[in-house]
Amino acid sequence: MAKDNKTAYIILGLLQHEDMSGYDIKKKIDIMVSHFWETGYGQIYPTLKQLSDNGEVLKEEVESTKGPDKIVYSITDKGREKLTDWLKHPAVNDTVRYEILLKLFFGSAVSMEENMERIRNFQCDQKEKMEMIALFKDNLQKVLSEDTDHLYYYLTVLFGEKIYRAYMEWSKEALELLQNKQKK
Amino acid sequence: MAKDNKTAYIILGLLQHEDMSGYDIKKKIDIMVSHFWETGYGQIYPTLKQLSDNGEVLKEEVESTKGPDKIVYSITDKGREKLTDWLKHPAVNDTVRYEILLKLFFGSAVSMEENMERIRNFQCDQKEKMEMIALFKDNLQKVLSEDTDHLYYYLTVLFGEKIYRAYMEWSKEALELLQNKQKK
DNA sequence: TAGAGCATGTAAGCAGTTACATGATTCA
DNA sequence: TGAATCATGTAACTGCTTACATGCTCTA
Repeated sequence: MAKDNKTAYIILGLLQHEDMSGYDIKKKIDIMVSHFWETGYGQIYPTLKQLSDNGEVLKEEVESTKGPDKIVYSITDKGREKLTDWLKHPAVNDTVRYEILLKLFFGSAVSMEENMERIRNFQCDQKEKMEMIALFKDNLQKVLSEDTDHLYYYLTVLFGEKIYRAYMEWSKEALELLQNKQKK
Repeated sequence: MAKDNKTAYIILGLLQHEDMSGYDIKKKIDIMVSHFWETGYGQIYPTLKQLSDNGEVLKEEVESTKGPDKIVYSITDKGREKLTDWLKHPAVNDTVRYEILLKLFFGSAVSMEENMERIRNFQCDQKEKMEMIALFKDNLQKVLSEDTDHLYYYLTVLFGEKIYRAYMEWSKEALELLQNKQKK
């Protein structure tokens, strides 16, 4: 199977819930899915055009009394079909890429202190993200029973939580290992 | 900063250890770094050419008594400088992308059974990888004191181990959550 | 009135994937 | 003798990132 634009499915999935503009879609992604899939305007707008050309979404210009005019997109039956087709097939290609591990792997070429600093930075960055997701989880738990969607959102949040916890454990142990080595 | 080809750094890092052919490099990557960074010939050979053109590696054709001839590459001082330059700078861009979470996020569009099947597949795939990394860890522990490099390799393996464990925990809990929901 | 946020895009370029192509050699 | 493995590549494509461009509106 050829490569397929995941952003297209994200957009279709979000539009199935409610009509939105490209700008709104970006915000939704940042809040809800950026923990496991990030994307920007440079990907969103061209994809919207493509989906529109294929008749998978409908575009409608909406005059706004508040703020600039918007272009609001809605999903079509063809779009819905495309989305469920994709969902019917098993997921592939979960390639994870950690630049930090790449740098650490070749860590012996620089000082141990530099490697420890790298891990501390990682620890700090991830801790922030972990706190963000914890907030998101709290909000989600309050509305968990309202909608089936929420259950699935919750599963992805749970995943994030586990991963961040693993990051924290690893950072701690890795730093300890290096510290012990340093003393010798 | 513009995008930079990570494969180039992987190649330089591996060549710093020993001279190798493109084919050997691929094998090394598959065994040692593929847990956090995968790549293929289509990326390796063009990158080798590029590194060679820049004088960051030297190429030498070597006649072989066993098997076909090889082209063996070695790192130059310029290459070493490029590698350490990269290592001196903090890591950025650790974008993780899980297609499975994307599909799960929009899971309400298909049946619960399909979502559970997806999670079970994930669980199975990751378990295999987990077992692979456990073997790698055992081998590494035996030679841990021999070389500073091994310590850093070990840290990346430790990372993998933590992550896989998190995957397993999540799979289990996610399936339980869906099962409970199903009963109702 | 100035800056933050709303809103929609385009252009350039590289990274990375997939499929294809070729031929030698080893070994069961 | 035929399959698996060794070994080196190329071509086409596209997803994604980064930077740039524009202009409106709200509010402190």
